[in-house]
Amino acid sequence: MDNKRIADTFDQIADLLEFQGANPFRIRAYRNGARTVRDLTDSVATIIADDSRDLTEVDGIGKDLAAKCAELVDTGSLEMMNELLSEIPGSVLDLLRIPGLGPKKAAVLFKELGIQTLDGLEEACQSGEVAKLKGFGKKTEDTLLKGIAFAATANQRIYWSEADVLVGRLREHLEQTNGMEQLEFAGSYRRGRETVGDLDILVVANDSTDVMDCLQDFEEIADTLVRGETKMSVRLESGLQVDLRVVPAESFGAALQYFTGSKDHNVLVRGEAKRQGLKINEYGVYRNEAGKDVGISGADEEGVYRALGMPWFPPELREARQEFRWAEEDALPELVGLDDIRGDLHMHTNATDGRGTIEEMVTAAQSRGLQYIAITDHSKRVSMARGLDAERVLAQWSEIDRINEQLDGEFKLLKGIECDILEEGGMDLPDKVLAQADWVLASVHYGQKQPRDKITCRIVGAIENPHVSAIAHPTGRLINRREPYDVDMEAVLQAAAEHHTLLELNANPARLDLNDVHCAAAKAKGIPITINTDAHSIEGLDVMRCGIMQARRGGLTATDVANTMAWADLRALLRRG
DNA sequence: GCCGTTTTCGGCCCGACTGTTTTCAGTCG
Repeated sequence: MDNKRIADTFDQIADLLEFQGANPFRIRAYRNGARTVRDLTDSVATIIADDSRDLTEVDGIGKDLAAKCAELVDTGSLEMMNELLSEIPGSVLDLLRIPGLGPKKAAVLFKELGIQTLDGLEEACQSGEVAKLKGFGKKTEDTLLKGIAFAATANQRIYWSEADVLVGRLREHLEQTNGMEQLEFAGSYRRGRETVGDLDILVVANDSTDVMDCLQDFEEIADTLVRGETKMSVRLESGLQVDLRVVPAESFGAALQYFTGSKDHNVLVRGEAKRQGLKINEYGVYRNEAGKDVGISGADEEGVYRALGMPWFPPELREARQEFRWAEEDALPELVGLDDIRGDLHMHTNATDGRGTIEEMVTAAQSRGLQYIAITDHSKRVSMARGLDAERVLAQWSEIDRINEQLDGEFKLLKGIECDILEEGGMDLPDKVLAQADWVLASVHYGQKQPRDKITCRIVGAIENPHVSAIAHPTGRLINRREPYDVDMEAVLQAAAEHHTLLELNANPARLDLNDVHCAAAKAKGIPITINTDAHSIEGLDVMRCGIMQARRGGLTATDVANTMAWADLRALLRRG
């Protein structure tokens, strides 16, 4: 039972309790517990097995949740969950995916009409049964019918990189508005989450009507969900929701802080404000003087945090993980930036499944300000990509030697390989070949579904191989498409730390592998991370910024990232092992 | 259900918008 499954279980319990109308703070405790467990760098099972440690020392996990964790680890299930499911069929939770239908109304539908599924609800709406219920009306019925169609189609979060393209288009469109003074995109996009569920736009403008009309004119709008004085929500044809808020200039910073989130971060910020006798909302920070709220901050975000005695937090850190503790200790990390990156150590050419030649990749890398790159085509096991056997890779390396001679010495082209870790363990190329490389990535492409012990053993085996520089995309997940391998990451991290093998943060927006939590765990163990693009074309080099974002979310500084170093220093680091 | 420099009870963030209401509950972020 890994942390993710424990967290998912707590989230489901929260959903079911919400449906039952339980104490909202009890529900929040389960949601907090879920998030805490999901973000934990150590596995719950490990902490439980360690007599010197106690789960209740983790913030947000009390006696009760600790016992439930233990039950889940021991038995694989939870008595409480079974009881809840005997009262409420799990399928009713589908109803909560309908926009505008929350737990209260869903519970009425279940209790009064016995509705358990989206199909059942659709029938009841069409027959007019729903509009007869107290608190429901014709309009609600119409809203539900529209929402059912929406909930039935996959309501997927989009990759951050896709959101980024959309943000560019929306920004360009909205900047045409007359009297637009300030425009910013907040929410999970600003926090650099790997996926984005909706977009939050914040605007200061002379006339909110003009801005809203302008958004209404955006060509990809499918539907306007809400439009009031200061707030508007639309749905794009892609299904993505876009929320717009128009705020006065003196509140812009407070609104930016508020709508950037995360929700959990803000709950803690508000709690702290309250402790200091202050009030904070999206309009500003207020002190109560003689019964009246007096604004003391709001125009800029830094000032809002300063008013509470806090430093400005980089948005990527606002997840209610460790940022407040760091702030207290005056130890907020100075996060790595794109400008810190000097090399890119994972890319493919047209020798295998890439599109560019070696020379084209070199030119593209130079124009992006890089000082070195490694060519890391696939090894022969990846036959679909025409992976290189020993003979071809040695020929490629000779070619690289030749190209290096023509380069001015300012730029270094490295002889690399992305060598497969074979299904039965061991590397796809002999050690005597790997020994001639400057840089060896090891990665799994086949046998991804192997049981935990076996796949962990394969990866740890590669880590122990002295010729292997780093493990590429260590968990193999593809966001929204493929689960990670069932690999024991603690064992991988432990082995990497012991053998001085680096771990990759693959910057491809569909991978972002390692994820933020794993990055933090690697940092805690002193394992250097290498952020690589895995480019299959010259344009592919541009995803580096996605990797940087993920690294920042993991709290990594430039010194935690190996390819911020000059190649000579990085090579020395590799030989340390 | 969690938490505690006001510590074992009593809090726990707060405002906009909508629909079905005649003054507010539900939902959302």
